Amino acid sequence: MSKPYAPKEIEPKWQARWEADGLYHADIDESKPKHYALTMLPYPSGDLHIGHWYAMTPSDARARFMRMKGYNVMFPMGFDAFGLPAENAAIKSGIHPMVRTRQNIERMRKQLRSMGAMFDWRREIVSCEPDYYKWTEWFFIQLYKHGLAYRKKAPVDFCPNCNTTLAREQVWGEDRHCERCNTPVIKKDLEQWFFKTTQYAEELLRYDGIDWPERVRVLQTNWIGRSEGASVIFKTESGEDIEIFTTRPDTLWGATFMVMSPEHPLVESLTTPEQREAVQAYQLQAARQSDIEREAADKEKTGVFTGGYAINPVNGARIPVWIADYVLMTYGTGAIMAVPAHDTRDFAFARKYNLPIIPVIQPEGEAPLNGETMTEAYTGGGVMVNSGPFNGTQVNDKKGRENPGILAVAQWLEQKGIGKLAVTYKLRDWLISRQRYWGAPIPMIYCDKCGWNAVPEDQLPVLLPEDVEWRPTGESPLKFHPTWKHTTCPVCGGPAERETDTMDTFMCSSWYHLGYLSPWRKDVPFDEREYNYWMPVDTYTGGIEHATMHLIYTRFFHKALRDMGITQGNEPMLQLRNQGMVLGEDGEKMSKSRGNVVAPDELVERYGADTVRAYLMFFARWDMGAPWDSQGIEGTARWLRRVWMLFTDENQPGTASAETLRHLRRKTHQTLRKVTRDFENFEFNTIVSALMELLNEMYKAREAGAAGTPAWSEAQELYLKMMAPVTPHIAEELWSEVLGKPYSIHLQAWPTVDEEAAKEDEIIIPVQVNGKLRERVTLSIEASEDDIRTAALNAVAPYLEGRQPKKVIVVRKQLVNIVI
RNA sequence: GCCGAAGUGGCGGAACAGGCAGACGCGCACGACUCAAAAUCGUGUUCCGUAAGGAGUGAGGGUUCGAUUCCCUCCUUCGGCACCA
Repeated sequence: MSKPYAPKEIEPKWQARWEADGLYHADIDESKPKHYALTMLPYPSGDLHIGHWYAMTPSDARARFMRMKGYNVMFPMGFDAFGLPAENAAIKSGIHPMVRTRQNIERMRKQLRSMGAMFDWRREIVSCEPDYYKWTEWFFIQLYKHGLAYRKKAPVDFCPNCNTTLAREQVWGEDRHCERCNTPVIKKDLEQWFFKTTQYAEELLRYDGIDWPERVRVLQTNWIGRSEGASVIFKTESGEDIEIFTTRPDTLWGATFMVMSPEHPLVESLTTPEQREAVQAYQLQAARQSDIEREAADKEKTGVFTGGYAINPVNGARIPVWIADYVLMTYGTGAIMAVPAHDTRDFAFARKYNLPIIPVIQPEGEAPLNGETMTEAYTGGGVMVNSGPFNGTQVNDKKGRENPGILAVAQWLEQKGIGKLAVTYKLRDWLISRQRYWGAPIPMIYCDKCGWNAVPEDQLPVLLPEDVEWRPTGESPLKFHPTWKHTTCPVCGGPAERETDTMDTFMCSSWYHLGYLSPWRKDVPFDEREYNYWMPVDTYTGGIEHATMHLIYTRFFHKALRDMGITQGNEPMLQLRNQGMVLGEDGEKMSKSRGNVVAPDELVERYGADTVRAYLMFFARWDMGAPWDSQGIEGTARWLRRVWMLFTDENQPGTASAETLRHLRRKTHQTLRKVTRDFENFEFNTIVSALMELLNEMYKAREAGAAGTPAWSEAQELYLKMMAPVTPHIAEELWSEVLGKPYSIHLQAWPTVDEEAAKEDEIIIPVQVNGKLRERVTLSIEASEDDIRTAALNAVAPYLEGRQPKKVIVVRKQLVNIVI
């Protein structure tokens, strides 16, 4: 009897050995192609979740595979350690977030080590440590110096529970709630710091040279929300400019009124004394309404006439200017021309307030549109009418300059100097100020005389004070600290105050992939040589939930740094792959309150890390995820026990037939071919099932006396190499200890497929009659198409009942279909 | 409303290029070993039917000798956006 499989003994043993030997250290080696494998770093909540395992262990397996393929692989790990939960916990417990965070990190490091992943811990970064956030501040200053960071007063989303502002991306759902705590957000007018993400909107829409999932690209594209049209200058009667944006300049002649957002700065001067009261009442009402109420799409349109008029620049028409809350100050210019005949919203508004409707696009082959009798706006293409010089111009359904009508009008507007082709984006600048303590300080100083100035770089980092008092309201202790904010102006030396807001934690994660390059360098954000060797990231893995947050920010950041000469290339991450989510056994999202959380530590304790790793790769398509199945893991546990037994049993050398051995070699190399391809494609579930199949074949081959033969040894060796990335510990134990091969299996090269061995020498051809499977014929691989045809016809003769086949289709060496 | 993804046995899933649907595993059933259980091993397991046979990849239609795969219409579920001018 061999000794039983004991993962609890072998796993810690090998982990310690690998660590001691620095087996996974990634150092520059010009003789090898590099591979930078990166997986999203965790927030140190204190416990590693099964979701972390699901994200990280297949990524680790892939990184290990690449290493065996001959790449010099870097696979680093760190902690995204700033953020609200730690601060909120501090308010409750009184324990400083740094203390708690460091404890949590220590615990999570242990848990991460239990995965047996090939992390190079020398490269670890912790975003809340001054060594790291010094550079987060430094990057802020670079953005500021290049005009990409600016401060402005704006209505911003504020979470009353977290007591801080949020970026637009952090506000979710129809009720516009806080991404973290689900509290509905409110609007506040605050002076805040922003990054000019909009300056990169156009470039962010291009995904040239990167292999990212279509899904992420679509999400980002929709989020950026590009629309092409024209900007046109209308004039008020007193001669002031009202700039509008429209996607339909071809309908300019049908503009019968204008609508401004209630907050539009020109409302004041346009409003006539008679209308002032009504306008102010409406403005007040709009201001009081929450965004939720205001932005409910199905709400009936309301508005108020300002009493003022504007002149339509294309035909001189005098048209009334209204205000209405369906026009948003935050999109376009905050003012629109209203063309009720061809826009659904304008139509509803015009009907309600009895405003004229003038059709200017006539659908071809239909009765002329009549503004008085139309029941809905006509939004399709046709021929321009009532449009002065453009009468007869074709308009189609295309958008922007692809539409001949739009293009012609836009060019004409430009010639006349009253408008031009223009593009507007939904993307807004990134609001990075947070009114909280636990984040990287914004390194800015305000002086009454000199205004805002950056902290001199030689004074970085601006450290968070440690002696702080927690307020139950969540208000930032930085604001109330007796001395911290008082400093001197870097320009005039007079008394000045620090910015007390801290940065959004997405700022920390926008450059962490650079942090890993050389955390030991204290004098530069990253070592240039390391950068030149390792960057860009070759494979990035993580959850889809970051599609419009982290993944946009980090792309923006890289492009901005590129333009400052700090980084090179256009994109930070070449290949992106998203894992799905492991749900609770009840099919719901895992949560403590539901009590459906699966604890990886317990699973490791019970089954060992290799089983957990293998199961996570096997139980679902990685990109889809699935509900957890606590019984299912028994299958992978059984697999590893069977592997263990097969390798540790005393096998009597047998006398297998040549046929048995050929079959074993064939299956071995076919499996290698499949496993190699599946690793390349991130298809982890079929890697494990292919290995299970091969194991079943090996058991059969042993039964038939294959043990002790060269084919058997080859199968064993390849089997362990194929397992090694998936289940690194058992593979090492069987390789180094049981088979006695040279340590370490993780330094072995990935084997190559022996195509000759993988070849089939017999083929089984299914024979269909009228598409229905009737027989199978077995032929030599050498059989010609004629041989196959003849054999097939003979085999199904009874089904033909003497009739002549109409057609016989022979598909390569795969199938025959006989049509009668 | 708009954009996107996904619908295959009791369950997770497989099917490289339009060519044997259900690999692999879970579960279940029966059997072997055992005083018994666990572990292990063996056999079976899409549905209807005793069987021959038939049906079958969300529904309906189309292309094709042949469709889980391609095209059209629709349904359901999930995700994102949402008065975006």
